[in-house]
Amino acid sequence: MEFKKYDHSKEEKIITDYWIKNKCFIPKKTKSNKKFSVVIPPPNITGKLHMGHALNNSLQDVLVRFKRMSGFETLWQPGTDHAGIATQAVVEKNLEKENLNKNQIGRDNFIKKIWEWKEESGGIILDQLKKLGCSCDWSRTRFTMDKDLSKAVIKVFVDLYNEKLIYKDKKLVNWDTKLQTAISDLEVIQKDVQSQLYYIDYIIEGTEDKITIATTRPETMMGDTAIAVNPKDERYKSLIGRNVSIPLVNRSIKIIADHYADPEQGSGAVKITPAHDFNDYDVGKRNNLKVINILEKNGSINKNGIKEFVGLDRFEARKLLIKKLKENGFLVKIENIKNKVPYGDRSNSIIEPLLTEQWFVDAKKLAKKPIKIVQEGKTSFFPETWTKTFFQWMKNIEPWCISRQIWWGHRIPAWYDDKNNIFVAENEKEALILAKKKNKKTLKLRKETDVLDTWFSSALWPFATLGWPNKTKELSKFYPTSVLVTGFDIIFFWVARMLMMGNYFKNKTPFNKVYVHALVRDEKGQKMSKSKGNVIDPLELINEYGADSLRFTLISMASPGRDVKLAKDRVIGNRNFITKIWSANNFLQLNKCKFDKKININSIKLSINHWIYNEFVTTQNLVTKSLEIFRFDEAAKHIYQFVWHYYCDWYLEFLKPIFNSKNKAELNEARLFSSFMMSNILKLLHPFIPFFTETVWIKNNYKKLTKTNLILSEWPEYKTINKFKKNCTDINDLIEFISSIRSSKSELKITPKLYCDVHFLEKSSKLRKIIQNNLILAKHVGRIENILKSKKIDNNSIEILSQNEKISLNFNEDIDLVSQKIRISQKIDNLNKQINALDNKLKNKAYIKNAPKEIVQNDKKLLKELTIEDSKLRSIVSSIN
RNA sequence: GGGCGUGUAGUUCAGUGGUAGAACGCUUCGUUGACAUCGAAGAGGCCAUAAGUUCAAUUCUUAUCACGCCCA
Repeated sequence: MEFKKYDHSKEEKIITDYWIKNKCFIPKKTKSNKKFSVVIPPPNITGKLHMGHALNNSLQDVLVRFKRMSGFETLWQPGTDHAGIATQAVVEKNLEKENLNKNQIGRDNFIKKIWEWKEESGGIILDQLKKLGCSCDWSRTRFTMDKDLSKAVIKVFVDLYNEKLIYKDKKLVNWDTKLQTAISDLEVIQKDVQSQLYYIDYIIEGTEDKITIATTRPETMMGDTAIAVNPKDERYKSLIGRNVSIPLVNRSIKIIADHYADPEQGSGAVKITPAHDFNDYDVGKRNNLKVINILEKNGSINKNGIKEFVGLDRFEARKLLIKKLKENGFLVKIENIKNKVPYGDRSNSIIEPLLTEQWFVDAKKLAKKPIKIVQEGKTSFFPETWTKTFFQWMKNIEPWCISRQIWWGHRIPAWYDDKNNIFVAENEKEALILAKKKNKKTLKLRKETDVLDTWFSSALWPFATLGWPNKTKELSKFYPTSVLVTGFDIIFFWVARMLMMGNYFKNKTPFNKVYVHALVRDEKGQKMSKSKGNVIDPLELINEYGADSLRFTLISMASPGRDVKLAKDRVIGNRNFITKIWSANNFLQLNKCKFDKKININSIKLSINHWIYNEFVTTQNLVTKSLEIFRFDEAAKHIYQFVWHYYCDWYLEFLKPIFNSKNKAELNEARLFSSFMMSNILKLLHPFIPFFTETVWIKNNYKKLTKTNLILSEWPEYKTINKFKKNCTDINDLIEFISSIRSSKSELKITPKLYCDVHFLEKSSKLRKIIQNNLILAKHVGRIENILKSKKIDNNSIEILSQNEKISLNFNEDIDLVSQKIRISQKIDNLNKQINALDNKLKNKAYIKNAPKEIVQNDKKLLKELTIEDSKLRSIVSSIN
């Protein structure tokens, strides 16, 4: 009979459709009434599946499938976020191709275009998640710009405004001159760059003296309103209060004393430009300085700058200014330095601090509850070390700038009257009522044009997706969610903010646990990036090796606190693992193995079945335990080890002689139980490699037998059976015995095929009984011809030790006994090193006194055994001559 | 500068206060009726360095060195 190869690309498609058609991903009530829920970190609608997604979602799916099988009513809530800036950029680019820009078509039309684009391309990543096998309840897919989610956003904004937790303020913000919007602190990346530090002379008025300052951004001189020196700096003490003239600008500014000036830095004197530097802004506030803004929103010099510079881009202006300073003798020197420069994470352009009016969330107040919640352990991080990172940020949190000067997003529900009074309300009608109340008359209102930061809506994700502010069934069932699985890079962006909003609006923490996974890197440990060209596309791997292979690889490499270094070889290795199971299953089919639902484990008789059963239960417990404590890597290793090295390497090998035997009862039991074990292996493996296991489940007719598909079957919770234990140790001894025969053959360069006779040289014999009890297994797998009592030693035989019993193996050909003698002698040497070490240890009185009794006992026992082994090996060596 | 993390086999990584493990790679042998995407047997480690605690340290503590990340 021939069996086809496993064709992942064909089967994965079939199985996905099958699961969705049968509504397997939709939560179902269970007997236990236990609930488990996870919200997906919503991928961006412009996104394509990358390795980070693949890891993140594989881990979630493992948990979800595991819990679903364990009798929990399970919801995995999927969806996407609208990614304000990124999405707008994509659609603007498309417009460019038609030689249009958004201003030409207007806000409403532009938004229409974005929706059109979203309908067409915004779901790609969700389809890719389906390819990965994610068992999200796709019927509940949400989008942050959906009507009901938008309703939640508006309500949250209005409520927070009314509670004075949201306010409008004129402040320095991070301004992206390319995108022409404010961004939050978190969206600014500080990059190390090679820069120049310019030393510039300012002339002290009424004298010939000058004071030298150092700056990396000389063009901001045009907005200088003071020079600061440290009050303790002796060099400058006498100058405090004097006026200096800004070179070329010729504006007069004061030298002030402020501790911000660091005597060690540069010349010790710093120019202060409150409109263009966060630190200077504070200095300005302390010293009542004027704030002169010299930049337009696109980064060019405005009319506050030197006349001939107006309209020049800031970097052009810098070049020109330096040239002029040099020509006029103000430039002292230029130093090459390394410093940090802020870049926008989306635009990759240099961020300018700019004085603008923006909306802010009072994050400091909102952070209080989450800090407490985490301190109390109501939300806990895994690995725990992230708690520190979380606190560090939360306790030093700054106001969160939530307004963005773009079009795509939730428009801020604020209206202005002609005197710029602000009315925040859920809709215009209510804003009008507020306005009327204030102004005692009806007037026209102007709606705020800014939209909200995308993360503002994402912060509501755990409850808004469940229907909030409506009181839905889902909300009461699945909130708080059980666990959030996420990358550490968005702890601040997302986790912290969800904790703020969830605890504020639901008065309950949004998730009990946060599992933080690491980055996926390339095999050399480098971050994957397009510019380096080391990006591995998960979809390519899925096409080539199957989603299951990729999943198993990522999952088994997800050790806590360590990056995943992904190499193709690992994926291939795990593909091989799947093939191995496929082939083992074919072997069962070939031997007509079929299990019966009414199987009575207690009545199983074959020792080999006892052994595999108890080994399985051990593995099952380890896998369950590991998954419960998020040790995905360990779980994967345990099941891999069991399937390959227990079930395939030994169990199936031991079954072969039984399949060929004429003992009907044994044959039937072997067929029944091997298949039963396979069904349980498929269960344990299902969360890791769902497509493959469900395919085999169906092909084996297990669905018919058990009346359930695998995804909804029950997680194995078997108990080890004590009366099986004797046979378990016997089989383990048998394995050891067979292994030592094989080793000996290999050492003697005897072909493994060759059969041998086994002579027992000692009376004992525990081992002998074991072999007698499992005779056909031992004979077949160990390739033993006869088992004899007689003592026969000649040129064809060697003596070996197994279970500390001396045995002679007799072959049909001459044996190189000299090499055998050398080998055993080496063994004796090693043994004696160990014996000596143990002996010394046991002679140490302090050790005997202080060490726990079991440890000492164990050592004594070990010493005894090793001594026996030693003497027997010595006798073997001496007999060789 | 502040904080966090990591140094264990050739590589990627588990692990433990008392015999150091896996996967991949490597070496030798093997196409025996599931599987060469395979099997069998093996080689390979002063567990980064130094000091301390302890009867006992790869494991705990401290310092040093190297690398990585986050925040200023």
